[in-house]
Amino acid sequence: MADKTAQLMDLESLGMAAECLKTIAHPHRLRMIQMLLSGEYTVGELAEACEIPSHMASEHLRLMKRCGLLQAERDGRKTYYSVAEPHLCQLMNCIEGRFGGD
Amino acid sequence: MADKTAQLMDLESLGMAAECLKTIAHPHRLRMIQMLLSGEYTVGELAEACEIPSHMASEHLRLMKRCGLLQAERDGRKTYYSVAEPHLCQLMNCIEGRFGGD
DNA sequence: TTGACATATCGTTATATTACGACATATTGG
DNA sequence: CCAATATGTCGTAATATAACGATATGTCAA
Repeated sequence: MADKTAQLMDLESLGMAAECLKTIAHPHRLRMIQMLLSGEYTVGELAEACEIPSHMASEHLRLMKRCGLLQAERDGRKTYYSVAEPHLCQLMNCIEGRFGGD
Repeated sequence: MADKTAQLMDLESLGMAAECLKTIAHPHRLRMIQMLLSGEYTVGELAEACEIPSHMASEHLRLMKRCGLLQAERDGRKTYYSVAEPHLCQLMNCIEGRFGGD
């Protein structure tokens, strides 16, 4: 028993899921998530890995934090971001399975 | 051996993944995918389930077909859509796991 | 306190996406 | 052929998103 959400989800839940997916659906943000799944990083480190200015990384991170995907912890002048949503790991596995070995 | 894409994906692959995720990230399209994971449906059936006019469903389906997620087969005046990308099942499981039981 | 550093926010412009009506195409039955 | 049905395409207006420079905030070290 305990059939796992076999029926169609309601459109409201799908709307929230869509918003979350839309937030993830950006190459720099995907790279940040992929890095953060292996540990904490600062805004500057994530920015460098994405080859973008850190103030833009900051904005990407803010969006992902806003929808509960990431969390931030400040230490001095640096802010460490980490994964807050455990499903991100499984989701990233899907993406790597589909696009990782092309 | 065979370490499963442990390293960071290149930005180009992440760009393709992002495009694909962006296509999925829409409540009506998520509902269509959820339905199609259990079998074929016509444009009209999918439109009715999403409560949208069928010419709009047609457009959503076109976008998902264009990036390889769905395939179409015409039978008379009807067009049956079905899932072409097997990873969609796993991806939908992630989404249902996160947003299905809220 | 000052200056350098790290991060965050604001304002603007360029671009993309969405919804929707109107129209076009294709198929079937009479 | 004609009308009805099912799907597909086009033009456009409203809205959302992205990138970026400028600027602001917060922190540390001297």
